[in-house]
This record gives sequence, C-alpha cells and structure tokens, in this order.
Amino acid sequence: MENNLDISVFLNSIDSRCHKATKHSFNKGETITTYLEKRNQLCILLKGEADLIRYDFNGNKTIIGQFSDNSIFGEVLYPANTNNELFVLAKTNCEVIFFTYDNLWLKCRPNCSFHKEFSEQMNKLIMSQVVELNTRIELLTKKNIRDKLLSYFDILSNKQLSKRFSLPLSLTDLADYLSVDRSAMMRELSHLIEEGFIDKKGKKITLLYE
Amino acid sequence: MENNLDISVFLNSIDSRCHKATKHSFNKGETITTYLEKRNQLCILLKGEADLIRYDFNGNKTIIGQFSDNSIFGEVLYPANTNNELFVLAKTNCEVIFFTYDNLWLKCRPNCSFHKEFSEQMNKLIMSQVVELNTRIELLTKKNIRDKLLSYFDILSNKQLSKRFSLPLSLTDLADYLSVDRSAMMRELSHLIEEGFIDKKGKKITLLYE
DNA sequence: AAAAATCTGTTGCTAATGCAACAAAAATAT
DNA sequence: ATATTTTTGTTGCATTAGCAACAGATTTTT
Repeated sequence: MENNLDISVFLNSIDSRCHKATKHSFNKGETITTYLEKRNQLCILLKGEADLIRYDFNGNKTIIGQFSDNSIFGEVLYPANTNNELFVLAKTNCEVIFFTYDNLWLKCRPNCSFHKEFSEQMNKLIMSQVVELNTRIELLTKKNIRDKLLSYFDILSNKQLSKRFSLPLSLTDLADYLSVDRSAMMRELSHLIEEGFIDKKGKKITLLYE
Repeated sequence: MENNLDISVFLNSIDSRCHKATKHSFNKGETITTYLEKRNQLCILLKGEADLIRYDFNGNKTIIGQFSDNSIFGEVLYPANTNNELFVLAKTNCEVIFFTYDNLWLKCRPNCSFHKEFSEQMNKLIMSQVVELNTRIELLTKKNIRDKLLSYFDILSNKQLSKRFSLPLSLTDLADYLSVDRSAMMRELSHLIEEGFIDKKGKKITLLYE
C-alpha cells in the first residue's frame, strides 16, 4: 500500500524529470495507441482504465487486456503479430506516459539519478505486472468455465480476506477476462448457485464451501 | 542475439559477485522448487529446461509454464493460491540461481556496482518474460483449437521468417501450452491438413495459405 | 425526465472439445 | 540389442460451451 503510493508519486514525476517521456491525456472512448510493426513503444497508465482490444481476421472483437492505475503496456511487451489489429482504448478518462523503448536505457549522463531510480521502480512495476499475467494464465489454463470461475473467486476471496467479496468487474468484462462466452458463463453461475456452491446478490459473492 | 549473450555472461557471473544469490544444480526429474506460502523466492534458470506443474484439487496435472535458458520464475511472480500445489520440475539437467526477493533490492553498499548492473539486466529479462506471457495469453484467449494452432504457427512462422518451420515442442507439450486436450488437438491438426491449410512432416510444418 | 446505451439473465440449438481407451512409432534407458 | 517409457495418431461417446436471439433491469447521456 505504502509501496504503491511511492510508485505513484514517482510515476507522476517522470515527465518533469525526463525529457524522453511525454504525458498525454485521453477522454473516454479515445484510442490511446495501436500496436503496429514499429514495436518500440512502452506506456504507463497513470490514471484511468483502458482495454487492450483485438480484432482478428474474422472481425471478432476480444478484450485481451485490462489496464488500470500503474499498469504498463505497449508494443514492446507484445509478440510481433501479423494477423491481428490491436489497440488500446480508454474506458474512462486516462493519463498516460509514453516512452520509446530504444531510449529507455540510454542514460542522460553517467549516473543520472533519474534513470537509476527509474530502473529500480520499473523492476517493481513490471514484476507486479508479471504476477497479474500469471494470475490470468492460471485461470485461462483451467479446462472448463466452472473451474475458471471457482479459481477466480478463490483468488478474490484470498485478496479480500473473506468468503464474502464483491466483483471488481462487470460480468461482461469478467467473461472477457476469462475468455469464455458470456451466456455460457451466466449459465454456469446459475448452476453454481443452484448447487449451493456460491451465493450471489448483485456483485456480492459468497463462497459457501469449505 | 548479441544482447542475449551479454545477459548470459552477466547471469553466470551473479553468484560470484553477490553473496545473496546461490547457485544450484539439478538432475533431470528433480524438483527445483515448490511454490508455498512464503512468497519470497525468485529464480533464474541459467541452463536446462524445466516445467511449472500444477496439481489441482481434483488431482489433475497441468503444465502451466515451460522454462528454458534465462527464464525467471518463482513464488514472487505468482498469485497467492491456496488450492493448488505448484512446483517446478527439471526436464533436463538444470542450473539455477536463487534469490530471496526481500534481499533483492537492498544494496550491498551505496552505489554497489553489481546491483546497478543487476537492476538494468533484470529489467530486460523481465520484459522479455512479459512478452512470453503475453504471447501465451494471446493464444489462450482464442476461442477454439483451430485458431490457437493457426495463431501459434503464425508466431513461429514470423519468428523463423519462413512459411516452413519446425515445432520447438513435442505435440504433447504443445497441447499443454495451448491448454487443450491432446487428442482434440491432434484431430484439429488432421482437419487442417485434410483441408489443405498446412502440411506436416514430423515436426516440420508448412503453411499453405496466403 | 426521457431516450439511448449497456449490462444482466435466460433459452434452444449445434458444433466443438474433453475424456477414455487403444495401438503403433519413436526415443530412452538398460 | 532388448526392454521400457514416452510420444503420436485415431476413434466413439458424452458433455460443455459457443452462438443467436430476446426481454427486462440498470446506467449513462442528452
């Protein structure tokens, strides 16, 4: 928590301390960036929420990533990918820092104090991003919707230290996050309720087992 | 490539330059580490191949991660997770560097030259890990086996700069990586061949479209 | 306060996928 | 060189999950 504050303070100081970084604001609905072939952009979301959207060759839209405060994203973190169009869309008003990857590790001057701090903070930031990604993979590798839901609830329950917790996402977004059909997920939710595994009142979920 | 060499040289020097890191060797089949509640371990695989294995409450075994040279892994990169047992198994003989996360960012002394370099190299290492993870998520979020396979082939084709390339994994491992049933994947492969999308001779795949 | 957009909840149908089981081929160990 | 283990390939069957479509509730916009 304290750590999170530290990082926020640091991130908000970046653009005034380093001329290689630029800050931009976006309104809800605007496109923050597209992932093209140049593969050199790295971004930090200072404020707001944004989705990484994929349109595949069939024209299907999928939300493949969801970003909030202190999330990092950008082309450099993605595999070169020919057949998809990827772009980041502001879900709410956003503030974003942009870097060019090539410049990232070039020091302004030897022992530049900013870059030293930057390098350390960056490590923590990316590490927590890795935890997020591994969490998602943990869920995506479950073979059926029931296990995906139960594992997801389990993680939330752990995080909020209670068998009773509230969903941080809309059910529509949750279906995207777990990469399953929304209606199929709703059906499975109903079954879990019928069978007495969980209780659900709006966004409040209670685990009834163990 | 050159960059990779740099990193390897650096990584191999770690244990002689920092007393907080320890190097261990493992034989094929040995358990490198288990992910417990302590949540403080970070590891770098210097040499060899290892799998991150999950046994869930039903006793199902899944390979949820595959590591090779210069991969980083360990509890700190994983969500706290009660119901699963996770451990890393050596697929071949392995050399591994172990850190305790708490110690990671504590400098030996102010301006310790090792930790400066470490911090920078670590950034690159984790970033490439993030690319790997995003690649996997990109694949896992495809709704059907066909799209998973075609996207995977696409990425390989891009990487090896040719419509003709060879699979770096056994088909069994590939099914695990894509998190699908092996026999269902084999069936889909057959269909892709029948329908003339791809050609397959052992591990050599040729894309016949576009 | 009304209109528009988004989210929730449900259902029928169908295709896709997981599971079990087995045999042949290939790779590894003895 | 032979035995053992792992990988590949295939099939039938049952279940799951995707898709399409719709209505009511809720939220956001005007």
